[in-house]
Amino acid sequence: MDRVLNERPGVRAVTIQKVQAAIEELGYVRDTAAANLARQKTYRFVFVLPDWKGQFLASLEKGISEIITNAPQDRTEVRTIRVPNHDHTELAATLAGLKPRDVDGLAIMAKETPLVRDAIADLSKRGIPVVSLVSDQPNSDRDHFVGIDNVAAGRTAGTLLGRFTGGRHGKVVVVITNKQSRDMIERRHGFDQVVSAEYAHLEPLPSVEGQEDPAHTEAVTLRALQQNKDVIGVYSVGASVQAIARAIASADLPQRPVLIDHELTENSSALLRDGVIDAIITQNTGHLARSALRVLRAKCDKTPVIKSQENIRIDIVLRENLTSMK
Amino acid sequence: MDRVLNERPGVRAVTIQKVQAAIEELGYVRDTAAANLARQKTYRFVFVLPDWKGQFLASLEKGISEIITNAPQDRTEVRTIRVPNHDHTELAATLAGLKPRDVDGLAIMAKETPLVRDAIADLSKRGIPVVSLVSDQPNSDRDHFVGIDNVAAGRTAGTLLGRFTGGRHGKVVVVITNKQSRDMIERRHGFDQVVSAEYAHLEPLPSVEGQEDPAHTEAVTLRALQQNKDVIGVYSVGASVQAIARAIASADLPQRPVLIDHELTENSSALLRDGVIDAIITQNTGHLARSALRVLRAKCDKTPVIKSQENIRIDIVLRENLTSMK
DNA sequence: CTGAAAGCGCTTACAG
DNA sequence: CTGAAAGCGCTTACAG
Repeated sequence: MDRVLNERPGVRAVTIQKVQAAIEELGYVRDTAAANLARQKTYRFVFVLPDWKGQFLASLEKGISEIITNAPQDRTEVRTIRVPNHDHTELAATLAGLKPRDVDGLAIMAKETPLVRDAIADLSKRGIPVVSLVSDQPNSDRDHFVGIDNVAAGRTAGTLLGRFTGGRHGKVVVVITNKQSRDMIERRHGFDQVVSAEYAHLEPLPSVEGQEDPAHTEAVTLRALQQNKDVIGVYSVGASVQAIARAIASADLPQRPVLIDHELTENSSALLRDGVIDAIITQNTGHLARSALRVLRAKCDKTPVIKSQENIRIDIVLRENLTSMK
Repeated sequence: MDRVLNERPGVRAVTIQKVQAAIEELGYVRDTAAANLARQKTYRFVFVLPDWKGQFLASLEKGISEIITNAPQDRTEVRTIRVPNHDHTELAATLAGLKPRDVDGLAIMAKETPLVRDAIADLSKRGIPVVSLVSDQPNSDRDHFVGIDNVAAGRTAGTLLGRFTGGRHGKVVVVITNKQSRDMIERRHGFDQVVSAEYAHLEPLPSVEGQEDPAHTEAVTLRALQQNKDVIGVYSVGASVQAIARAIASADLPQRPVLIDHELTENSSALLRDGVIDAIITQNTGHLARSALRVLRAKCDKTPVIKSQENIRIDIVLRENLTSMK
């Protein structure tokens, strides 16, 4: 029976028929807890993340490790590797070093480049399931994407900025991390869609890049703020919002701009509480981690993933519902 | 060893000491999956909900049953009882009929009345864990509340309405289900707090009651709309938003009022998509159901509840992030 | 009061 | 190719 359930080779068609008929008739549902108990196998997953120091990644990493320590019965081990994000040869080398005998699955968050795409294809060929995390790799052989629809997230930001500026005309400074990250591109795109269609009073400026460097982020933001007299809004797509807040403070604008940010962290929630940030659009890092783990396990077990369960929500946080976000 | 772990009577202090020392030393973590497997016991929980026909309750009920069918290994059975909410003698009778030998735990959503409070005290005395659901019973003996901070939810509504009306002056019609439900009272309170402190351009009117009756809701809303010339916002605290939308449509106002609603349902999401509702503040019914079940199980097992895990978020839904909410 | 056996629903070698 | 035994980490009667 086990051989049929787990689709193992060496079973005659007749037997399969018989067993499956019985399964059907009895309404059998496999008890996965018991299965895991008996099967002594442990899943070994690897998470490859960029090496920036931001709190978002720290929180994601914490989310992963908490799940593991809280459920040791799940028999899954996770290794997190932080790889420089600007140099993809190192990333590619890391991925190439992952052997099927040591690794049962990979979750990766990285810019979308040919080198990474090829490395993922290779992994896939070696039979290792791969999920992209936070920022998708849609043109690769990844098995699944764990993260939000970033176009919709950008549209949400646009709507909030449009409504919070209440019809006043003015420019919007847009600060991104870098121009190759899929999540950044998609958010900016969604933002522009909604602003041009519905909030004609807003004039978004070309994105400035923070490059994961707070000092640099502050400098380019300040410059953008000073070069444009009538800025009424700032959209922080994914850069250090503390740096942006500093730039806004030192720009000494006639009126505080509406500031919309992504990713709820300790820093951003403090700024939200203080009224510097008006709204934060975020995704729950605990959900991201859990979903990645669940999907990876499903791929290993060749079990279907339940789409609705793996849907990550786009959360909107204002000062008023901040504490409910935990 | 089992007798020590489960704090059963009839174990000598010396033995307890020895076993606990060993546990400490080995860093033992109990495998609950294996424990559940061995212990053939099933948990029998009862959910008592109001008998209105709204989609929110339907979704909550569906959430409960889905969890049960999706995880038969968890060995928990749930019976949902819908009880008329206006007559609390029937409710009290239902609760009085719950015997410890048939029921391992109760989740209840009801108005806060002395009759209910006493019935909960009684249950508690009989050793049945009780959690209040959605609307709290803070002055009762309930073991836990599963739901959002409704004051904060009301504050969120107030902020959204304040910002979306963008400084224009006008009145706000507030429609509630009834004046005894704790959740309604708290939301209205939070709403008033924030509006009076931060959005002086808004003038909220006294609440009108919909009484869980769409026709009546439509009538009272329409009357409020017509008696006040300069309504620029409507706050739907918990009544049928379809009825409210109909009232707005037939009131033929010079300008569409900003409409803020609670609870994401099929009806309300359709109205959000169509631009009739501007924002919905909601709580995930799946989370509510899961949390109630987890807490009840924890109470049965005399296991601590992990506070952060049981925190229910106040979700804000705009047209732009609607699809991500599933 | 305590030890040791049987069994929960599964999987994994191991005979046949 | 298939059946039956042993064992995963626990709990529950049942002897002692």
